[in-house]
Amino acid sequence: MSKNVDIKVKEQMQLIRRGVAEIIPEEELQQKLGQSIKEKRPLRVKLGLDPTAPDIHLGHTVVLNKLRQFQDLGHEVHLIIGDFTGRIGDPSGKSETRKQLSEEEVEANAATYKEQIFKVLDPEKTIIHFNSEWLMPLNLVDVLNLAGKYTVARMLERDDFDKRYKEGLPIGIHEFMYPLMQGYDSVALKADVELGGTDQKFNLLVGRNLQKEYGLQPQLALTMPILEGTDGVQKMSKSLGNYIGVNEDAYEMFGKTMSITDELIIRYFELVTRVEQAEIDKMEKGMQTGALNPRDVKMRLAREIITIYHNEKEALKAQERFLLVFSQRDIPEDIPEVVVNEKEIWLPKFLQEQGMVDSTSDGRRMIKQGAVKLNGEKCKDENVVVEDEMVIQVGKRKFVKLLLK
RNA sequence: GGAGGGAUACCCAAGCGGCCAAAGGGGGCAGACUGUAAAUCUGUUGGCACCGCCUUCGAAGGUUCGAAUCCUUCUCCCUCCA
Repeated sequence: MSKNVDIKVKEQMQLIRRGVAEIIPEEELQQKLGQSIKEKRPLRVKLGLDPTAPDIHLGHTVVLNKLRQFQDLGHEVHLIIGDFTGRIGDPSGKSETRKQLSEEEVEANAATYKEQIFKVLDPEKTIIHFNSEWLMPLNLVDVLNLAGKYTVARMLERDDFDKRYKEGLPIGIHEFMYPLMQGYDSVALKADVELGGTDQKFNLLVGRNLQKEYGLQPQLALTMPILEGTDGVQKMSKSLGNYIGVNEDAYEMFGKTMSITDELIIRYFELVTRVEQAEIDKMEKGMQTGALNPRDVKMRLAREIITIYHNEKEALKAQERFLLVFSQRDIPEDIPEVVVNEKEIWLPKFLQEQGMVDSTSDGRRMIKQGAVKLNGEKCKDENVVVEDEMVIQVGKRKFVKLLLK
């Protein structure tokens, strides 16, 4: 019997370990898993969400995918929408106390979250909470009590605080409250495991410590690497514009995936797809020896991603279009059509009106640089006589077809 | 409460009376190349029917033939002392 349990624990551990940055402490996860199997009690796995940024991109899915794995292994996922903690915002130095979101806004954001998150997670095994539920009722005595469980010295262990403190940069007192409140979430929830990016390590450990303080079984912290964005250097984020959103259309996803640097291919496979590890290893070797073309591997990656958020058919369609436009430099079939009245048009203005360039100045620049093509022929003139069904192209990926009226 | 430093284009950051639509870097865009919207190299990066004009250097005034640069007031940020 117990041998059986051991095997199951080993299997689960192996799956869970994939791609993770750290499990603190790892032995404890084994124990918890064993306990869970024996008692047939699913583990309570927690993830906190910031209610102000409901646009999910692949960076967020790194953690979501891991949660999904837990679900597939029979565990329970508890999402916490930080409608209360969102007022402070995770300390970043610049953050000020934010305005509290209205109930409607929170609801609306939560709805958007659900819609996107359930593309990865299993709704049957997901429980959603709002942390205002237990944080709002706390009075000042409770808060002082909570604050009393931690010391300034321990707070300053956090990289971000430590750095700012040493550099003489300001740290708001309220910023100290953020990790405490997030930790209190774990207390309220009796979480067994909390997930987060590596940047969350400190907060996750605060939760663990607080649980001990409150006489609970401490959660363990599981951190996932932070995914680099399409620029290959900085972390994926909406504000940096280097993201691939889960709601984007298939073609856009394909293109953006193809634009990541080759060095990142394997990492993406591991963190944002469900392709098996053995398969990934094979691809990695293949590219090293030159047996596989990184381009083809990257195309596979793009298809895998699209298949998760759309479907396989869309993935293949996107690939076809990509090959047509970029490899064969051909003009795709389905491009927007525009009706024009005049025979002669002034290109810079026209392109600007079509949103293909930012301004007429930009349009002139594009023409000068040879970025504008008419029916596939480079055009260096600003004034052109147009024909029916003429295709105007700016750069590699913006097309428009003219219909003469 | 006192002393000082700063605010420049998408971001970082030079400039400190004319040669400044403003160096340099990052990012973006484009071209070439290619096995890819990878990498690399090159160009470009306020607007305007544009060899000229208009608007931009925290805000408002002022000095000057001429101001991002000098003066005044204001707003915001930071540092040190108390």
